[in-house]
Amino acid sequence: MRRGRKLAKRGLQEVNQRAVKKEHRPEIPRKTVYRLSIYLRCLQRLKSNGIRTVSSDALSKAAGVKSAQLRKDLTYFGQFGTRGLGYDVELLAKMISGLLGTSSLQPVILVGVGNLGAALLSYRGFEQEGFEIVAAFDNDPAKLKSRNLPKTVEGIDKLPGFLRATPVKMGIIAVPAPAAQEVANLLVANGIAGILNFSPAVIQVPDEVIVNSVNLAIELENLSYFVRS
Amino acid sequence: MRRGRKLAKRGLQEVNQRAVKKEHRPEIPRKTVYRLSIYLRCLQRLKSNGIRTVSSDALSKAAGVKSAQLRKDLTYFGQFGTRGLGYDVELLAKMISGLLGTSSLQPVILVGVGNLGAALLSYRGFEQEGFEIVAAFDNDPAKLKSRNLPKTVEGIDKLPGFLRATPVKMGIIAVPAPAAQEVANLLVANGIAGILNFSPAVIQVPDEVIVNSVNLAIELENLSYFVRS
DNA sequence: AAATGTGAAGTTGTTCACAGCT
DNA sequence: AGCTGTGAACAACTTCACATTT
Repeated sequence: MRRGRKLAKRGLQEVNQRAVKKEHRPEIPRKTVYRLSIYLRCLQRLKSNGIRTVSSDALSKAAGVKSAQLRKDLTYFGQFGTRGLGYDVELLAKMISGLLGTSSLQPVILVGVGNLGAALLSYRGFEQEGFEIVAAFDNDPAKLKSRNLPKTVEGIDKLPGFLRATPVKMGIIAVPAPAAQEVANLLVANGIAGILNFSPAVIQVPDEVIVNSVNLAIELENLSYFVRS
Repeated sequence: MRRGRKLAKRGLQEVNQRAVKKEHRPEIPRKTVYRLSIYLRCLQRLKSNGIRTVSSDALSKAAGVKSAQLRKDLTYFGQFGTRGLGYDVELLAKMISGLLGTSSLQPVILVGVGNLGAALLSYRGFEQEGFEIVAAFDNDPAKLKSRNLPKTVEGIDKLPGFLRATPVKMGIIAVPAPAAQEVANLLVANGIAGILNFSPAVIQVPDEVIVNSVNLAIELENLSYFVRS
């Protein structure tokens, strides 16, 4: 069975799925794409230290992987190294951020402005990494006037109108579990193609939509299991 | 090479490692342990709906996995089902939370009380799921008086003393990248065995310490890659 | 009849080891 | 001499399919 179409929810649940085959894009293991982000961060650090060239061995050590894996990861996308020499730091960084789509600022919307959502709104890290939360929605925008948030928060009913005016592809769900599926449906109905789900719910979406889930409790439970002696 | 000792940083980087072999505990795939958490949540929902018995088929659908996988995951730990009938919801939930160590409230400490750290402190979700942040540390506890946090925040210099008095096994790192490694060293030196790392840095720890990393920017970058058409 | 538990087969992901370039 | 790129070997994980139990 030549999979690739199959795909739906990604994240904790199904970590080993492969990417939906897009027209001209090869089928890349999901983990490879994750590691690309790590390589990019290491490269940025090297660059800011004035280092211009790096071997797969050195870079892989910084990233915490084996050198063969780094090389294999990169060759999914082409050949970027020079034998005997290594990789050009700046060039490789450019190519990775191009692939990841972070060479330009990416707009994202946020739904659910409770503790976690509010923190995400205030989080400076995003813009630094190429993402901007361009709008936030909650079912009770009034109660939010009080907190001093950097962005205004709209009622969830404003979401469809907003997305019609401003096409955005990615959305963050930070609502309580019982509301998560409903919000996901709303996002998908309004053209969102990728969802970052912070709710503890497993959400169902059409195959062509991608969900990454981050569940804090699960991460702690996982630690808890391995920590016990 | 009979691995199992090998292990160190877990999380995005090395998702496919196996558990350190503990005395009487079998070697369980890491992903299985993640799924256990998901099963547990589904079971809790079933239980609160008054359902007493569930088949692997029904439970696996709720969890978003194949039924064979659910059964295989469970049999790493024993036989809990009744052929022809299925699993007892309450019993299975008890056994999983026992395994995960969440049948009793687990203490956790937090280092770094910026935007994200403050949100984690205020996050009610944790206690609900069996974890309690028993202490929070920052290198500038003064500036935090202003925010109304549910817990007091101590200077980072108080950390060793605290851990000597109150042994805690798990710690959350929510400091900026440049400080992450230093904080990790401090935690490890003071007996922390499992670290949940929210900083964007790759941190190095001894083999016997476990690190799970959650990196928001990486999750978004990953979505970004798959969303592009 | 229904549903588990599990060997065996299949699939995906990682590492080795070396040919081949610079 | 050094380091990349990669086929082949290996290891881990998933799924199938069915014997087994209630």
